[in-house]
Amino acid sequence: MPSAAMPGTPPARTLAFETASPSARGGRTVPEPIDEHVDLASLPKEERLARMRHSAAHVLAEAMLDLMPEAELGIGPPIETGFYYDFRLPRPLTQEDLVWLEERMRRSVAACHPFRMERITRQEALERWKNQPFKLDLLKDLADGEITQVTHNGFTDLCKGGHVNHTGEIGPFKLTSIAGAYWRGDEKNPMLQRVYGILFETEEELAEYERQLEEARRRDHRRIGRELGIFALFDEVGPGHVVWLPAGATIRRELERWIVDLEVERGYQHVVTPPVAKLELYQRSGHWQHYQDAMYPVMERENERYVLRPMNCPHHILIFASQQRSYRELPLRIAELGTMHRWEKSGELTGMSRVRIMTLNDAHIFCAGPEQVEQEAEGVLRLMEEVYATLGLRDYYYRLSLGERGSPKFVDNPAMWDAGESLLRRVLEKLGLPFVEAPGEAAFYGPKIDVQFKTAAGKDETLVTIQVDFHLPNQFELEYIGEDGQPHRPIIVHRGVLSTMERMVALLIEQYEGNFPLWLAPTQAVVVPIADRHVEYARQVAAKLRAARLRVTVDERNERMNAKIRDAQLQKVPYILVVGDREVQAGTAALRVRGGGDLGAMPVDAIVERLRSERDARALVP
RNA sequence: GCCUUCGUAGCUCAGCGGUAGAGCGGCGCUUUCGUAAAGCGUAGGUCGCCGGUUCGAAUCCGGCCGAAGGCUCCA
Repeated sequence: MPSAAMPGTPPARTLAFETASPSARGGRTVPEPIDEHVDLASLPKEERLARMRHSAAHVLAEAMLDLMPEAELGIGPPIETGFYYDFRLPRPLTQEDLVWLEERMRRSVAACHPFRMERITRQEALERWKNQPFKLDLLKDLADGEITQVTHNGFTDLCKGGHVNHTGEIGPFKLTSIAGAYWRGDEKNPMLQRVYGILFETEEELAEYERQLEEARRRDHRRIGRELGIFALFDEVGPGHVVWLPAGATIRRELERWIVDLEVERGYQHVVTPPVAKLELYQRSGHWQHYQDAMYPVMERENERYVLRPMNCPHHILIFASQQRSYRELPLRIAELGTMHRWEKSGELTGMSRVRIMTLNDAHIFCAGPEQVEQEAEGVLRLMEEVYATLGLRDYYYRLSLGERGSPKFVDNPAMWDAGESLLRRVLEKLGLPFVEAPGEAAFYGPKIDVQFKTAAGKDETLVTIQVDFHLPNQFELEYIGEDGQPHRPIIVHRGVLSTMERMVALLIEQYEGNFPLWLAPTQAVVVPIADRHVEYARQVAAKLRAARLRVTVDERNERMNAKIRDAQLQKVPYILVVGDREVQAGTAALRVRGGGDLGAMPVDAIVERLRSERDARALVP
């Protein structure tokens, strides 16, 4: 963060400055004080919050040294909702420690200790931080002359600045959790203990954020998925191996039928290929060399080695290569609901959204050249926009993931990268889709467009990608015959739209909070007979709905009508049809909408019509 | 995979050295009801698994399995 210090201007006198009294320390050079006074009110809110959060991290470290003087300090930056500080400690932190630390922080905040910043020489810094190995590690990256430290209430931290004037300006906060984190985010480094805190400008905003967290817990697909019978995970089946229950299988089937129809309309050719292949296939594609760690172990029988496929591309490439291709056939769009297996590390699995066996709405488009790639990328983006609009998804954004020239992580072919990146950028701009650029996030073989969305828990996840691939066509020496009668190498566009069925359904559960629109709802209507004598009529009503291919059940349990209605509401069934004496008499049903109320009696045929048109329109309500 | 926490009935959870409990749910009976929970009765648990300490372990210790929150990773 840039310092607010302006050398030469008369400092706006602050408490911090007046109390600053750098000691001469026996004739050695005196650290040079820096006036970092800021007028908080004049700053953009974002920066004001960042300063508060970062300052709170300092106070946390101060408190920690009070609790454990031997604590080794890592870093303590502001983050999206608060701050954290990493420590290496002689023992694991407990919940009680958190309470103590928070109380100790509040005392420091109440005392309005000024923050004082000063510049020190490398020599001074090495001496000052000789017992703090992580600070020494940080010093390695700092040039002499840019080393600064910040002190408040007798606690000094190596720090580049960005504070409030005194601890009293720190907003309301809470310490929330303890977590492990590798030093500098590298798993080869030691694991530190990270204390997280949340901090906002006002008590109201803090309370609002906590309310949002509560809300997120309510939307959690793992909870709703169990309550609505959508999926289950069994220890015996294995972690990350999703079992789709009837309700979930219904949702998935609807999504699959829909997307396959959309794709076929757009010239995709759907195929079905086996989820197992010989190891050699993946050696040739390069996956074995690059992604072995993420693959299930090899199976061996009769001197042949097989793997569960982590990706579908090689299979589709074989289909392309299985006959001589003419430029007239391109772009050739091969699509599949392809099941893939990836050995995600055990700690990375989450419910249905991060799993080990998944089915991707996958396709590989074999293109004749950059112009076709551009056209196809545009077609994919248009399809995405249509699909996400139908599903009511709004909270996503596009990310253009770029390579890094000269980095060993990426294929060395600058011309290819330039071409690929600029064409993807051009397509996004042409369609007027806002996007962010992310250097270094590309696939090793080419740039890509990622569709990013936020989970209920607030984490960013990649839904799908559009990738430009110049690499696999080389590995497999793909060719088509051009207009000139000569062989040419195609370019492959890898793309998904619905993502994996697992991740998409997890996302939709959270998006709808389990209230699936009619066309996706596992049970679309429940008929509730008021008394036993209405059961026969209820069955007739259900039969009429079923004849229109609506998914309907009759609640014949020996329960009161109120209980049946309540249970159907809790199961988030879109429509409830109540039938009693009056309805039997009139040939009607009393219709009740999920989340709404009693719409009154109407002819059964009218209800069938209403539901049918709502379903066929894929309406988002109810 | 790493750090921390957690694992008791189908679900939510209490019990935390003396031999297992509640609510909801299930099942049975009664009730036949007009828009979000009828009443009564009853069954159900090797307290995640394996080992150790102890006269005695759901409870303490160790290992393993699984889950959660982070970190790392995410083709």
